[in-house]
Amino acid sequence: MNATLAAAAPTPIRPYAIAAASMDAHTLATLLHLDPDPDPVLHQTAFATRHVREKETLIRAGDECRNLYVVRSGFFRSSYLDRSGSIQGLGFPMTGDTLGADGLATGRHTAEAVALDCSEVVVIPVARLTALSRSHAALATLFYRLISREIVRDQCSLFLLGSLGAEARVAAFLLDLSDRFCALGYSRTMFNLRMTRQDIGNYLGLKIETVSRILSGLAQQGLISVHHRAVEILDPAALRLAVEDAARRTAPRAG
Amino acid sequence: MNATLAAAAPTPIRPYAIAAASMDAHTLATLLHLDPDPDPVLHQTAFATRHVREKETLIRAGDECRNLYVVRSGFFRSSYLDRSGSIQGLGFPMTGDTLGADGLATGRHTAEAVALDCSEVVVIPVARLTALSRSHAALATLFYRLISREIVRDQCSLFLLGSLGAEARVAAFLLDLSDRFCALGYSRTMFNLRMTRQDIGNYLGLKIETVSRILSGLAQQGLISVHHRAVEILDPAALRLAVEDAARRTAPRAG
DNA sequence: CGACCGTTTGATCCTTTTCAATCGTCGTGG
DNA sequence: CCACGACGATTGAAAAGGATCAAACGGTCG
Repeated sequence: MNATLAAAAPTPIRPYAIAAASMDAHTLATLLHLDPDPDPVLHQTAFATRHVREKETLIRAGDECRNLYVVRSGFFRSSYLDRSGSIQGLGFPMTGDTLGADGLATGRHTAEAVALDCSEVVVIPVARLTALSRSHAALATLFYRLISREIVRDQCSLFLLGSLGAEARVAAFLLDLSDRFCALGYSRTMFNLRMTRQDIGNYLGLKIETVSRILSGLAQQGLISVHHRAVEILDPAALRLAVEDAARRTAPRAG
Repeated sequence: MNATLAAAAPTPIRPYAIAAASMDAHTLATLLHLDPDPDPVLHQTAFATRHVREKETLIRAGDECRNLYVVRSGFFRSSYLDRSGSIQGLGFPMTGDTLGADGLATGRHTAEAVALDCSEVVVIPVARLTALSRSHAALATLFYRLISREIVRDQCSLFLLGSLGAEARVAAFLLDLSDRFCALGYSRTMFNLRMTRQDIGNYLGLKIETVSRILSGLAQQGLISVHHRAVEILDPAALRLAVEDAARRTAPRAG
């Protein structure tokens, strides 16, 4: 049990010791999993990086949009804030994900971003966004993809909330985390949740008790194992099946 | 009964008499409600337009992303298609809205767009997107805003689905339509729904019966009047209150 | 050790879905 | 011109799924 916990913690594997004060565009493209253009200018273009402490708010809703950020390391929680003060979780950006792209539309951010873990981000000033787009086509393409990716991510979340039941949402959430951790070189099957049950509930449109119950339920079915924030995925195929079955049963189908 | 309809029907010519075969960037910026940059180059840069017949699919999920589109006139339904065939409504783009921005991320569209009405769109080839960003900063800014707006829109929908009950979702949906019609110069209080109850349900994550029941309920409360697809908003303040009350009661609050 | 915070679990209530039947409208063909 | 059939919309009753209220548990930190 304790050994599990120790092994499951993903972050400590890569300390931020080597964190540079800046990052060139080529490395940035790699970080974003966007095939880096061979254009040598990408190596010459550098962006500053910034550290964000745990629980620190990097982007506040209503703030003027000065920068975009790409997560270099760490873990964030992104939320939409209604004028009435209601909150809706939007996602949990981690290494390679983008923050702040919502602010370009009006010049002010509508979503906030809070670090759930000691993190580091690459800072892309909006002014440089247009300036660099002008000077280097490869960078313009990079930026467009980076922003568009946010749309795809949100649309996928919309599918979760609109078409799936509670159990399927939680299952899909775990599988998504699993994939993303794996893509970063961590274990696909064992990891620690960085967010509270409340955060998960805000994101999935479920109450905290429901999240807890469903996690327990999945564990009882033998699909996962949960102890507090340590999760192990025991039967990924069955989890995937749970999501797809729910989609087939409850979601409206095309045709 | 309707002079507009009567006049449009017998004319086999293009219903939009003034419709040009192309549109300059300055006019496009105005269409998008983005303050047009005074840069004279915007007047010299033109984009082709294209007609889309009713029920025609402009963008198919999986298609290669060659163009972005800005709706010049008409009405669309945009949907996300899961691999398993499940469908999730994403929105109902109309004049001034953008289509296809999801495709920039990977080069393939993940969402489809179907015209619910005879429509016309401005075509922005992806190749020109980067080329023009390179030559004109004003256009780059325009494009970034245009794409970012899609993110804001989706995040707002996420709030609807994740935080509001069925009645509030329908109320918010009606108010949104009302605002958008008003912004286009149509009546804020009386309009025809172009989409079926099924389309509304797909978008709001509700079953068709629920949508119907809630519309009837709102009508019985005297907030709206519904007959088939003709909607009249009788008490916008009460509708708005219904949304905000629901947000306060059911949605998790910040703090 | 004790208090606090996040989590789990149980019982009950409320909302939404499901299943089923009916209605109304529009378009088609007799 | 009317009858018919198809499709979309409405309405009702029963069932399922989450939410709510309430209580207890388990780690963590002072």
